[in-house]
Amino acid sequence: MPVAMTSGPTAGAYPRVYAVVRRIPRGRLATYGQIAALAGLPGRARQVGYALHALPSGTSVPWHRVVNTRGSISRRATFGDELLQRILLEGEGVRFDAGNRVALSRYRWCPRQGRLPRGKAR
DNA sequence: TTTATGGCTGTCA
DNA sequence: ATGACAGCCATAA
Repeated sequence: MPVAMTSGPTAGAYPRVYAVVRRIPRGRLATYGQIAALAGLPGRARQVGYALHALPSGTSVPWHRVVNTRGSISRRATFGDELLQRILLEGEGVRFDAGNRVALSRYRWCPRQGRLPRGKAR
C-alpha cells in the first residue's frame, strides 16, 4: 500500500471520494465536479476521475453512477468500460436517450436539496 | 527534477 | 444545439 499523502489539503482524497460516491443512491447520478465538491475538492473533478479509475474490479463503490456534466459517459480507453457503465445504470432504471445521454436534471443526486445550483431542476 | 497528458468544467462563438 | 478555448492540478514518464 502506498504511503499516500499524509499531509496537505489533498490528504486522503481518494477515500473521501469513495465515501461520497458510495452515498449515491441507486438509480441516481452525480457528476465528477459534484463529487469533487462534496469530497472537499472543489474544482478538482479530474482527480475524482483518477480516483474512480484506480478502483479495483469488484469494488463496492458504485463508480458507474458518476458521469460528466453533460450527462453522458466519458470516452474511456475501451468501449467495453463505458458500455459496462451504461449497462449498470440501465439496470438501476436510468434511461438513456439517443446520444447515450441521461437527463441529469432528472437523475441528479441531491444530497441536500439546493446544495448545488442547477437551474430549476427538481 | 521537468514535461506532457488527461475518465473535467465553464465560458464563449 | 455543437465546437473551440482556457483553467485546473494529480499522475505518469
